[in-house]
Amino acid sequence: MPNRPDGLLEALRRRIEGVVQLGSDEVEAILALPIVVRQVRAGTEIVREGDHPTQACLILEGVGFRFKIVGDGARQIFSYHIPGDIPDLQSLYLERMDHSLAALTNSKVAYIPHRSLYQLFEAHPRVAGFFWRETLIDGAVFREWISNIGRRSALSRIAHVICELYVRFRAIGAAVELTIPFPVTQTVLADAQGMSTVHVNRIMQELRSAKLIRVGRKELTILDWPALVELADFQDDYLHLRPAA
Amino acid sequence: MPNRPDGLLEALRRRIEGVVQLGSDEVEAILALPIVVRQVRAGTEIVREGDHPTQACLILEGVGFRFKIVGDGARQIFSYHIPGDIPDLQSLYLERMDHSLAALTNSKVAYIPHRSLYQLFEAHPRVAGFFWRETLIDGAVFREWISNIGRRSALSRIAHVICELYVRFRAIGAAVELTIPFPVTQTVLADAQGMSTVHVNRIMQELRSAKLIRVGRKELTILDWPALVELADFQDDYLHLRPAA
DNA sequence: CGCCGGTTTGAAGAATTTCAAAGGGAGTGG
DNA sequence: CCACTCCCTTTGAAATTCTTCAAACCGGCG
Repeated sequence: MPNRPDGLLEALRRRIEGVVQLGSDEVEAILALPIVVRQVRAGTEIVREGDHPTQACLILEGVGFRFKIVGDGARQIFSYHIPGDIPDLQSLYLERMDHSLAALTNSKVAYIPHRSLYQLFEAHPRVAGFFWRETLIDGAVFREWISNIGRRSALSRIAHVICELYVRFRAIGAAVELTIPFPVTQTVLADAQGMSTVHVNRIMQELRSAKLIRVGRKELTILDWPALVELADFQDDYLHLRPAA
Repeated sequence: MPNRPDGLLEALRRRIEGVVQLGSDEVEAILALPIVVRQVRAGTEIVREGDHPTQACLILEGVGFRFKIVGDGARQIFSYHIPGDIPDLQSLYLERMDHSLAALTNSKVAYIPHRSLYQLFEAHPRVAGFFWRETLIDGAVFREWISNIGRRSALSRIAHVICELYVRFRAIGAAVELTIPFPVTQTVLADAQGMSTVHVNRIMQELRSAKLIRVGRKELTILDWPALVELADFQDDYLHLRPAA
């Protein structure tokens, strides 16, 4: 078991507590997982489409995203990942990566061997339930993104992803009042929302001039949460954040 | 255990064999799950957004789909479900339904109590792995749909969903040569692909006049598979159909 | 100072939606 | 067996949204 400074897995602990009620022995067992920590630089691919990972990747610091390049070279981003997320958990039971994971910012990630996870599940079946649930929430977010891209206006769509990021950052204690980290360029936003960069730019201007948000250097402040939620048609139920019985 | 005619769970057996290698005792344990079979009529909602299901729903016959109604009343369809699918497995660990499940055609579904599944998982941990994997594939399909709606042309998109349906029907033995059941109206297709019915209509005409498909009464024949795949930018890896080690 | 990644702008063009109405086919009731 | 109805498909045309292209701008950093 590697030498580990206190608080390294703080984000994961928070995530666990926000999502499911486990016994403290179970929580401790999770936090005692053997990990290898690595720094990854912004833009680096952490796991690539076609890989057969033997470990899962927990984000400790920074922001990551998952994506795929389609036939004509266009990129589609599926999700953003913040500290406490394990973006490639699906590799536990899907051998081959059907998409890639990359770091959006300089990040710190912890690698957890699949084998350790399997063993943990055997020793603590309810812990398997926690991780399973994490993958199900992942799927729920994908569904919401499908709704977003498929059926909401560009304006709602952008507002929606901002609401989502705010609620998720808040849940891990990374929101300061109504300000969250926002290391997302307009091109990245475009590839996530299925639109062109130019159009994203115009929508962002609209959101700002409507005094709904203020965008700073790598951060974003929500100026009118109720109005933004209304515009976004945002309901946070799909994030399944309440603790489960 | 209810009285059960032979072959009722044939679709599920096929699905199991197509997806993962389990021991025959494990397969038998799955097929011995207590179920209640019900007929549901086309258009009926089987599970509704907001429900807290206590059982999972396995499709025995017919086609189902999952969807959600967004703020302005528009419907977004996330997935189609064919025999052997368990569309609401996520309810095992996500208490509240964040979307709905409905029958597209008259269907026969089997209800499996969550409790029986939990017990099965305890007795046969690898079986839990099978079901977990099913939910992960569900997620993989969502990702592909995000790519589809976000980054592919309307023509590719429609071609893509046809390819997907063909491969999935074939995997459960429900394709006859290159003909598959196709109970999908253009409105349903539109709500799944995030476009208008009118546009779907024009795209379908295009696919037909390019001699890629022929659409019959509730069925569809692929006339030129390689060309359709090419046009769709379709790769079936995201369906994860090969048996896992 | 000059480069660089990211943002912004304008304008033309393409894709897609919307609206409104007609057409078609299969099942149902008379 | 016909007429009718319902649901689905098809059509035309105008309006809108969004993309594309091309270039300017901007702020921080080496």
